[in-house]
Amino acid sequence: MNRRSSIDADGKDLPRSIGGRITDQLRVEILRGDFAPGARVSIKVLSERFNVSLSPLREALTRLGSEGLLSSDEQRGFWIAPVSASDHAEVTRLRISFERMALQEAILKGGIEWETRVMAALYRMNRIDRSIGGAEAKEAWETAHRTFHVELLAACDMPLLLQFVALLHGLSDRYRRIFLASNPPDKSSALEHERIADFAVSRRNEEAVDLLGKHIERTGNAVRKKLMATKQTIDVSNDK
Amino acid sequence: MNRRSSIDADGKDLPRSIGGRITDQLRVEILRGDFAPGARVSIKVLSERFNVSLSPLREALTRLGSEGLLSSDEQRGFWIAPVSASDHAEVTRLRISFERMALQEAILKGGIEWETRVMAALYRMNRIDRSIGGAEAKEAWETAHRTFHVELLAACDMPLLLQFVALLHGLSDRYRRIFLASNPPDKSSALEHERIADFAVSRRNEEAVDLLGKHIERTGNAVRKKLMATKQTIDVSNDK
DNA sequence: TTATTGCAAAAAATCGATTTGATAGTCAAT
DNA sequence: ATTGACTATCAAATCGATTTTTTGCAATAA
Repeated sequence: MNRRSSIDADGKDLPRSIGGRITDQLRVEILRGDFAPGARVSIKVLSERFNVSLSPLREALTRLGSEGLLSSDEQRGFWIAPVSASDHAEVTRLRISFERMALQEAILKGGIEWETRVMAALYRMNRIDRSIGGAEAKEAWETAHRTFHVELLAACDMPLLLQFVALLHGLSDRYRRIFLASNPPDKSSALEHERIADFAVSRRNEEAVDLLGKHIERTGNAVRKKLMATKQTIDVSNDK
Repeated sequence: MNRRSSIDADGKDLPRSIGGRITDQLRVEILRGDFAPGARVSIKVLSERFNVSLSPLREALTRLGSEGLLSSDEQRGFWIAPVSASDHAEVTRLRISFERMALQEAILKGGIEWETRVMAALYRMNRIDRSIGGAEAKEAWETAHRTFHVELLAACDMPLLLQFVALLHGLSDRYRRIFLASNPPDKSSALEHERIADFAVSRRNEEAVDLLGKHIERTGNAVRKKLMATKQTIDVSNDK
């Protein structure tokens, strides 16, 4: 084991190549809502900003394109993926279907190890109060929240499904962060997380799965309301 | 409309950039089974073979990586995605779930346009006898087969879901072509295609969806049998 | 005015060279 | 013989320059 990668808390290798680092960095920024949907992404501008050459940058953009965070046309470059009510509806619907399937499996296959990690992730997330504190508290909560959802499904032992779930989760998060940014933290959401975790570890499959579905749907509806309201005012620029 | 791209029969733009062309070319070759699962992919060798430089080639490999056709580690390059019984099982299971959902929707939303295209694709596929003729007849059937499955679900109006379905279909096809290459064309499969199409256009939702599921499962089982048998002999090289 | 063509500027895509990192093989020390 | 450090070699990753394509603008014709 003479890999020179830095290792994070979970023991997973962190990307060390420029391409990998930039991919991660840009992903965070897009999900955070730093770029307007539909906005052109200039390769040269970014390469100057990050002080890297075109090749690793193009690779990063290609990857983010595959994740649905960017759109692209050949010879015409990349732009931030547009937002739309129909896209959001599909993301939400697929999340419900996929995550239900994954949770069902995770409950069947998970053991004490899994239970422990779920409860740990739940605790960590609840420990962070994102209503006080600045941007970094917010980021910390986002990370903990993502980790909770990941750990909840991790035991399902279906790597492809988890990959799809992660991708959809990213897309979904972007909508939530864009349109619910101004809203206060959601109390009932916190409660739902607790109950989902409880149902899951006590193997009450149906209740866990149903509540997870409801949880996704409820958040989705809140976003949809805002999205519809916003749509009237600022119609999102959509090149295509 | 001063796009200089060539246009195919369906009016869609074909990729003209080197990166795009190479991506498509390599995808075909991998799905066709030209490379052994687990085989190292040398960037330099490929760049010499295609007479292109590293940049567009790396981009192509990155894309195919996102599609699950290649695996990669940073600083250690790319290799053809390994095959395994568990991976194949997951692909099959997800295909059943996703394609059922898509077909259900397509039947609800599709109109005469859709019906026509489905029946047309069915006809074209049946018109090709892949038991006679050489490799190009085989390729033609593969294309027609893929087109049939695409048209069948196209009306569902869920672009993300269709993207996932296409990805899984690619992975699934690879298994079929690797492990069922020696088998004679499957008679009952042809019959199933007919019946699925009939059920679909006559809006017999449940029957159509169930049969599609069975169709995928049956083909999957045939592959699984071969895969298990082969596993004993040639244990697949798996770097990781 | 509206449409069309030609041209210059800008941006995307690609190239070939260079740098950085991984790996296998050798040799010395235990 | 086995381990560990060192080095030569090979491959991946990155760079900066060059080529190709798109795009915005202006001039001209309908």
